[in-house]
Amino acid sequence: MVAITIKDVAALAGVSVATASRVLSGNPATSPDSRARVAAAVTELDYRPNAQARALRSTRSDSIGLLVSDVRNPFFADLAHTVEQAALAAGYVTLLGNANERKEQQDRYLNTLISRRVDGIIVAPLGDGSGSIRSLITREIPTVFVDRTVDGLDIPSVTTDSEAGIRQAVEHLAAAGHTRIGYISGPQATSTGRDRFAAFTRAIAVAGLSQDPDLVYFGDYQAASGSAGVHALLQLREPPTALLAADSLMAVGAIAILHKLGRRIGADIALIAFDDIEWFALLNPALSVISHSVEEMGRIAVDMLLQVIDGGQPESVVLPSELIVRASSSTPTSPASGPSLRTN
Amino acid sequence: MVAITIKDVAALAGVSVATASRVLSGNPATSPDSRARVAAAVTELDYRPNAQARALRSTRSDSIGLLVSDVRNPFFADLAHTVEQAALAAGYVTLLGNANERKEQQDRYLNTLISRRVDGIIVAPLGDGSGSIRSLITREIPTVFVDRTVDGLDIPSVTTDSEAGIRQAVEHLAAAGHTRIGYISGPQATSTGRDRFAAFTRAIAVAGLSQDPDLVYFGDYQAASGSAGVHALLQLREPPTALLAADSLMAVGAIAILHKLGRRIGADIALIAFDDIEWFALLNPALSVISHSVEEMGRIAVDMLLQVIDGGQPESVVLPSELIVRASSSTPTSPASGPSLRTN
DNA sequence: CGTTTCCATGGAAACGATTCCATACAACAC
DNA sequence: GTGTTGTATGGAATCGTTTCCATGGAAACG
Repeated sequence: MVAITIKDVAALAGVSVATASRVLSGNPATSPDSRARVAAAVTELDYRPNAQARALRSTRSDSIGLLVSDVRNPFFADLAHTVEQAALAAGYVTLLGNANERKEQQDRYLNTLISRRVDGIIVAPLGDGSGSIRSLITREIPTVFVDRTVDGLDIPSVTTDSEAGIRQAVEHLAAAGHTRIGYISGPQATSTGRDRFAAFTRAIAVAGLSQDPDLVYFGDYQAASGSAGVHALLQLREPPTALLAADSLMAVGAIAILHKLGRRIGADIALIAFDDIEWFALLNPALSVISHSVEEMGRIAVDMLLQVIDGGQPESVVLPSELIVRASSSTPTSPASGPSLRTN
Repeated sequence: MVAITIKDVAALAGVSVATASRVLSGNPATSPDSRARVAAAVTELDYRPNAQARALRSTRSDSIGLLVSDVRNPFFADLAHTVEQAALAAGYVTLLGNANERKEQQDRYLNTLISRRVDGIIVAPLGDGSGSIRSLITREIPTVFVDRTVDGLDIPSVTTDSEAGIRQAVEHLAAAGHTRIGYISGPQATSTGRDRFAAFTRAIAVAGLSQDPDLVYFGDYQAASGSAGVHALLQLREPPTALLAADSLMAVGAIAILHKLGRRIGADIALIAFDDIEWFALLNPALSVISHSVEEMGRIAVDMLLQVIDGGQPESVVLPSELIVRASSSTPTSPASGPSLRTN
């Protein structure tokens, strides 16, 4: 691996490294002659500037960190794609980290990102403001929270207003005659887990539905806990007639076990999931969901991060959520219809 | 953003930067006294070594690049997760890039990765050995191909033997009485697109099925092209009675349009997809698939890359594929059964 | 023609770490 | 007491850039 440096380029072009550097960085104080000779030398040698050295000198790394819980979650995969593409368009590369919903992995990754001197960090945070999150603040590292927040920290964020979507979902189920809705909650260590749970609690109170605490199962946003939740809820003396899962993976787990148990979704039991995933509409019956726009979230997050990097102080953004009714939430009285035509 | 350097640590600890550096890198030539004082200074100042500077001096960046076509493809999301976790365990962070199945984006990203001096690159390549792929070779940058290869390049790879799975799928469909199988192919610019197509061609010849060229539609591994493929194939004078999609996303597109057209999968038309995705088993009817292990592929790729970085020359690995029969491939004569119990 | 302005240029100092090399000192053997 | 190890230490060079500063020559001005 022969290293070709700017020295080689300068030598071949017959100019000093200073001039070569100026040409390479587009500094106008260069003669057309030098420009041409340097350009020729660059292609001749297939020279690639060393980004490390450049970063060291200029204290910009042209990279951002993206820390999510798990890219295998379609929601975060979409987010990762959008963020990566938007960042690339702005000249940044993206370092991807999976925290796997574990605080110590999050801290470990944040430390790595700090060490790498990324120019900014987009993170779907976990836990409270302790650990490495605090370092981000004391070091004034440009940071944007996405999807989730951390209480008491003054960091701009892009989140979803779960309240509206969840209220619509509960009202929809209540209107269909359901009185006992089982809720498969996200972890309370995440703001989304807490917010959605709170929204659900308020919604069933307003709708006058059963507030039996046994109807709530606390999962971890992974598929397996969705299955476990269904298992637990169906064993109640008075099992729920409808289910609301706080994210798509737990909904997948729920569907899997319901299939296995022979319970017909949309007929024997209603199911609504938070997060819309393209193929949820392909299920039979098509899954009713609370939808919010991941792409928008990702784009806005990058926008905001760029602003913070530029010294700005963008306002936090809250995106709406809305219920999309498909077949899986059909009423206990009215049987399941065919696949919905609504494909969104 | 006050920058704390090793100088500050050394000053506070009352030692030279050389000694501080030695302590930090675990060099044994240090006294217990210095060790203690440096350690105290590090925590006191919350010092984080600058990875850029370290990389510049040591010519190792402790980072690898992972370039896939699209993380939104569950196959690549799984791969990204596995690779990222395996790399992290080995002390590397992962730079993620999406080439979006476009050569120029692949080249652009490869250039960036070269400039960043990543220690190695794992890539699901696209196209031939032209463009920036060639630079990888001339610069002897440790590289491993994953899922796909590029003809004529001496780069170790981890791929899947599509042949077996596809043969099984075709035989399975032939045994059920299908004679006209529609094939939704991947792009011929990818080795998997070519290999799977070739395997399909051989398999239908061996099985004595129709080799009508109109039964092949060339897609691009994206959902939309799956829909387009189904659309085209169903308009044939003699439409196929079974479909084989060369990846999961095109299968999703196919399912979407089949739903819309009211064709019952597993009854009116059979469908098998290449790539197994967790929730394919949750569809109704559950999707028959040609399965191969992404996790294994990712782990092996990282293993091999670490070997190459260490100067080794690992042998390429070919992983098996196998048909998993569920309900979507039921015969035209025997109607669809319920959801398969096989959940893998 | 002399003086000022402008601009391209090269030398050299940074950036923050690692590491070679020389030194100083203690410990040991003779 | 001298000589030989050995060990902890600090100074300084180095990695590949960018950028400040000084310089030299051409152009423009009186």
